[in-house]
Amino acid sequence: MRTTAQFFKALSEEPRLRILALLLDGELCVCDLMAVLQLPQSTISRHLAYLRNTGWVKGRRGGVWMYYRLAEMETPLARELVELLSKRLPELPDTQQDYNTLEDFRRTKKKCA
Amino acid sequence: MRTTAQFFKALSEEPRLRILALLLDGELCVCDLMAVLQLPQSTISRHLAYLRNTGWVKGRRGGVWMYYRLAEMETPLARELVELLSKRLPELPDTQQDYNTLEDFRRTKKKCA
DNA sequence: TGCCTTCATCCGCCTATCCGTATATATGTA
DNA sequence: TACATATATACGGATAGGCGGATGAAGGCA
Repeated sequence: MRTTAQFFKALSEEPRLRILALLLDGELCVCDLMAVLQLPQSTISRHLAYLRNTGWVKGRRGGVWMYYRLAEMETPLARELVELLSKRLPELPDTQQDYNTLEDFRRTKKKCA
Repeated sequence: MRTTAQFFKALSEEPRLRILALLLDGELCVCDLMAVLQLPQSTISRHLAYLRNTGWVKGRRGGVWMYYRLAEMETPLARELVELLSKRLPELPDTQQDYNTLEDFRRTKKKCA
């Protein structure tokens, strides 16, 4: 039960929820997330570490970049929760705005190969 | 989004998650929860206040007692989350133990009319 | 090797929120 | 009214975890 609570705690901070909503759509690197969330790199990395430690995301190194994606969930509760988030988070205005920002960023490709 | 995060934060502490799991089954009063969680009355009341303020539960006064139950959720995400919890929390060993404790307490009816 | 970029971690500061004790409030009863 | 019970809240100490800036480590490239 402590584990379950810990698992939900990952969703209890706005930046982490935004990160997860973005990752629902697919793999992203840290600088993508920086561009969308407009937060310092250390803040993004710290939240990613939290999400990693609670089993929400997995990182993959690709050269200099770290690509993060949702992890494969291990319990029915977790799997169904991800399913629920996939269905409902994209409906939220804040999520949609983040999706748009990401799309813009990718189109203009300022940095971050 | 901040609201959504706040909403999940209610689930991020073990005592609150246990309270919610118990309330999935129906209305309970504070002293029922004290008996099951084995925590001081002020701690239980504080968590109930948190759950009230985040829209998870509603209280009803019945004489000296306050009866708490799950609130009717207002968003699809919240409704489906409750549905998910109803299905999956009772599977957890910790939840089952709390259910048993509650049943024992009710059978022996030490206090708490 | 030396330098640049990306990301992780360390640091100090600060707020939120935990906890339990003690106190206040509300209701019921004599 | 006086008292008992059930619950809520106020208080103070402890701690988790938020933040951003500085630093460290890893990979790519000249």
